[in-house]
Amino acid sequence: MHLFWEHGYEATSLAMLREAMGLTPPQIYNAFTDKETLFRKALTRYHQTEIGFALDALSAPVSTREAIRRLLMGAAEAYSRPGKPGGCLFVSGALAASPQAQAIADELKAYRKGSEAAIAERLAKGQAMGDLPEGLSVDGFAKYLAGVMNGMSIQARDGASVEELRILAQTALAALPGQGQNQGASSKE
Amino acid sequence: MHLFWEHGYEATSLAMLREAMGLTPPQIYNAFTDKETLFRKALTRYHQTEIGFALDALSAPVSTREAIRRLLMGAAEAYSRPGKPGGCLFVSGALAASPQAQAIADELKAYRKGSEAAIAERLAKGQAMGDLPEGLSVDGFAKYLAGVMNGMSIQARDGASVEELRILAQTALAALPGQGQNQGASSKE
DNA sequence: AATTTTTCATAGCGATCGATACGAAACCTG
DNA sequence: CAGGTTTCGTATCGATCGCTATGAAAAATT
Repeated sequence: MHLFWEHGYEATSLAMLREAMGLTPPQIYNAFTDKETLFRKALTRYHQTEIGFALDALSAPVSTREAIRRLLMGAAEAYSRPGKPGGCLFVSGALAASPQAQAIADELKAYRKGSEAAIAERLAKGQAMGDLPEGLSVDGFAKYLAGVMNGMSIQARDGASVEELRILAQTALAALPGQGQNQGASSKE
Repeated sequence: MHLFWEHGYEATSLAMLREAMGLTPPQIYNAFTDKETLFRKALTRYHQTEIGFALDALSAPVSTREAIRRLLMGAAEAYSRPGKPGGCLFVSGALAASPQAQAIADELKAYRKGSEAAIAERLAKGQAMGDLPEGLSVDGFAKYLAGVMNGMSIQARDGASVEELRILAQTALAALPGQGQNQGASSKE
């Protein structure tokens, strides 16, 4: 999982996986069928072990604003964990791919779209509860938040620290409707 | 350039380049030395022809807020041009790479860092002119804006339309300090 | 026009890709 | 302990990678 996370699907060779797992090629293929299946297993494992913060944040019994804050702050941490590759596997795994790996790229795209849909769902709930203005476009704002998280993933990959990502998240939160004054990116935090 | 933009550096094979350019292998190597040099030529061409909006926006004699607005709106257009691959080559070109292509990944990272630095420079100028509060962290806000643009690049790659990207940009602008009320993501736009 | 020089496309180089055939070692059964 | 079966590591498969040597066609010079 770490190798796919770091180098992406195609750039991770079986030789690297073999060495990392300490397995012989037939053992790998007996256990995982082929490289594509192994990658999909890594995806589900990543989803379960590394980004639980997202589901936690979106399902917590807190205000919509607090839920979004937890979502972005969780991303800041998850994307810059020490000892882990920077960013999000769903972004780094196969943003660009050869025609042969189009299926993998599409699957990762589906994961990203799923995240955005989950955000939109939470926003719609918040709007129904009166946390958000009625005039707000839930889908548009979800696309903004998903975009910010994707951007954080790239910033993390470029070496941004958890503090820098937190400031970025805090800045992004200032775009939330109903904010009287900007709170993010202050040098006094 | 389009091939590298679409598939990334490593996933673009010489066979694809050969067919697209209508050249034989020796012609390619006579003209561009090797694949890496060809990619770097594509990078500089991309920089000159596709993302002039950024330099235009940052150097225009307008308010800081207007400059940032032009920057994000320019990105919305540039990342979703019809007939062009979605997103930004500097992001898609080699976000994840094999160890052999680390030099390419580092070069793209340098381009991204350069963009962020250019934004920070413009923000610092704006702060000196009184456009931005003194307490604002220029670097932190630049990281936010660069992150939003990177996120827009991924959203574009996932099929976001220019309108959706404009709404995203408008939403991101609401995080600008000194904004009384949120203007973005309204369903009435 | 004959000959030399240059240009250039084909064919193939070594290396590596993902994936597997095959022989040896280990293990259970008689 | 012998025989039969399973397990498993090595060695290698065909395909493709980036790249280049070589022979034929074209151009330039006598």
